[in-house]
Amino acid sequence: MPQQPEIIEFDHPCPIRDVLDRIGDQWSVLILLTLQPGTKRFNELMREIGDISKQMLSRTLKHLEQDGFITRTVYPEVPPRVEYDLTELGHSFLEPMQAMVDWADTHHRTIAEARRRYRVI
Amino acid sequence: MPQQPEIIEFDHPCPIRDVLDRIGDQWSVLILLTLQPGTKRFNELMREIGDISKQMLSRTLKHLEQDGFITRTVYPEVPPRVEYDLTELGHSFLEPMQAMVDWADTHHRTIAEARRRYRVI
DNA sequence: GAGACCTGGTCTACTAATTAGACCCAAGCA
DNA sequence: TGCTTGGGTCTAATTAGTAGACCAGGTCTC
Repeated sequence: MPQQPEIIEFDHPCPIRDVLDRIGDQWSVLILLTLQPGTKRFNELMREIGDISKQMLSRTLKHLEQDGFITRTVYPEVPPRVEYDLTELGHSFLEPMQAMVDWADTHHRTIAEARRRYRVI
Repeated sequence: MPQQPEIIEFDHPCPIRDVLDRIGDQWSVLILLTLQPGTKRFNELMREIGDISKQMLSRTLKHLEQDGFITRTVYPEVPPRVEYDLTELGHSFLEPMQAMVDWADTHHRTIAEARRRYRVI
């Protein structure tokens, strides 16, 4: 039995939930951040992210394409070449995301310390 | 066999990954957003979020507490009362997060449309 | 008294999501 | 001939998440 096309319906009444349900998974944001500097191929993404499985990368890329965050371009060569790129929407998403990244950069020390303290108690 | 205290080690070399690994799950951000207006009790959070299981709520709250995003206050009454609150760190996190929420608000229409278009192709 | 009820969880048994790794395709190279 | 290469898909095994039963121990009703 071949795999279904797997189109998932997302229509949470709350728009933040609707977006968060898709983008708020383990990998989406990470992939978008990895694509920020520019075009990447499938295996480049695999290598740079490091601990994602092929299936999840493939599936998440498909979702991101479906939602209009990235484009997927296939070059009919052998071996095949497939390039992923941020769309304008994808880039615009990374603007507020950058604020989060900066926040993480600033506060990860505080968080790490909180974790350590919690362990001690 | 009683449940272990479950202290998870998080020390990804990349600080963004380190923070994202914890905060970037299904529920953390949602819980923090729900706590934004002020103190909430366990069952209030359950009701407001709606589709989270007790176990995940309990576990995620524990993680957020461990990382210093929220405080947990137990009042020794019967029936018990437990209140959750954002810390200063939690509030500071919601500042960049607010930019994301605004972004989602602005763009969810575009995304919904992209999904629909993808289905048609 | 004997129950029933309250909250904030935990425990267990089941189900859904994720992973690792084998496998596929066809051109080019040794 | 047969190995390599890139971008995946498929299957089996592991892991994460869910629903719902259960617990504690004061208070309220019968």
